[in-house]
Amino acid sequence: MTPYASRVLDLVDRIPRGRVMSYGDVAELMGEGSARGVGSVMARYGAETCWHRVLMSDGSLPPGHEREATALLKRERVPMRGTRVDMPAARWDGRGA
DNA sequence: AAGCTGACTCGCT
DNA sequence: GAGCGAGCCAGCT
Repeated sequence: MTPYASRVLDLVDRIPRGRVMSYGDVAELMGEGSARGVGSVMARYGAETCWHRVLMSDGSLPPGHEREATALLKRERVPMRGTRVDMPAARWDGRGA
């Protein structure tokens, strides 16, 4: 576990139920790193947090976890458009945590 | 220290 | 709308 990974997981933990953020959004709100960096952290430590609330900027789900993510997201009433999340509606901007 | 890899993104075809 | 190339950056060899 690296310090950077801790900060990423810390922010992901604050994403409200029913909302989502893209990898790039997480990096931007954190003010450090980039989408790839966040993706690496999720790949290694995602199991310890609400990994399903972090996905691609176009709303598509994390590769290899489409089925499970869809189930969890629907359970949280996250707005979806087919197989993808409706980003304009579900995206969390970090305000009102 | 240099090189490779990958749960990323964006612009162009 | 799908495919491709280039830029991105943390972690591991």
